[in-house]
Amino acid sequence: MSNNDQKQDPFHNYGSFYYNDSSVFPFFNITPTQNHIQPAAGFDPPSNMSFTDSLHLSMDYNQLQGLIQPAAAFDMSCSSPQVITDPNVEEDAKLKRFGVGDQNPPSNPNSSVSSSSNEAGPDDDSDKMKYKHPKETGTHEDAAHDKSKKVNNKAKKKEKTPREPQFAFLTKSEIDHLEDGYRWRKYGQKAVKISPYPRSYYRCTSQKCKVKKRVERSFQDPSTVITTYEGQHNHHYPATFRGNAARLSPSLLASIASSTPNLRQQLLLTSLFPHQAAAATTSSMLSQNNITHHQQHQQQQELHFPPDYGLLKDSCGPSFFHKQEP
DNA sequence: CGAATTTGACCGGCGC
DNA sequence: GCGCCGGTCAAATTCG
Repeated sequence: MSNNDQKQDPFHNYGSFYYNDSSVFPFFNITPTQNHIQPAAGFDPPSNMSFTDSLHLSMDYNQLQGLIQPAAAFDMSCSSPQVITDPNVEEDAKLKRFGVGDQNPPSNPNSSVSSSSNEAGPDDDSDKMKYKHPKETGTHEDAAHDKSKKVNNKAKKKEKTPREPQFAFLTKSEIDHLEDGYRWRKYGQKAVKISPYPRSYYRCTSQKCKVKKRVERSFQDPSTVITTYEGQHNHHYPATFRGNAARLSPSLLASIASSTPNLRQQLLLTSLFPHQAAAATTSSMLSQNNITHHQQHQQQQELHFPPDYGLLKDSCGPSFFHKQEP
């Protein structure tokens, strides 16, 4: 690969990753008004099992990541997932397959959830201004001092903390910053060379949580938003997310509880993330239940899909890819 | 008025 | 060493 190629390659910073070119990443757009999903056809809404009892699932982002990753290996895709392991081949392949603006895949093994408390509440804002601390000083001299301090800090930082694992997701959306249940503080925006669309930088606002994400629009497919997560949350979802999860309909929860594990994961994702999850998830679910296309169509009518559902479905949805640590 | 975002400046890495 | 580029900082500005 030539240097020039590498320069143009938005992925060149990263090592190998798994790339599933058609599965849906179902994480985003938690829209309280749209989570009234009916149980999918083919499921017997049954019962008396509570959501939490039956699934043992907390509405935790990290755990959802655990769901998502195996999901890529399931039947969520229209075509077979690709596993690209040779960094050189991979980089070429990435550009050839789709020239998205930039990806920083990442990964995220299960993190240990620090607190057993369920109540993350409206996320602790206690650290809100943690990036402002140098500002405490006011004079120009101090400012100069701060500057040198900054340099020193950077020098310290230079002790190469290995880059956090990253995940990158493609999501069809007109909204750049997709809701994912966490609270983010934007700390920068940059024009990137290969794309006409700016890249935005966010940090998780939760205390001690070092998770970052970058958001940008694909220059090849402007309807696609590329979201790259870096690091692992060390806390639970803020209340907004939990509240949303809690509004799942009882019948749906029952359906989820009664389904097979794979199906359960997909149902859950569909329920929690109706916008993006719906397309591939239900498509996959339905195929598992030998439901015809006609029935699928009917099923779609029953679900409250977003207007662009058809687009999502036709294109097999946004892509999901998972990068492994080098 | 505090919180969140914007935006220009700065920094380090990298290629030449 | 220089210039380019992506990532981050932090003062200024906007928002609720």
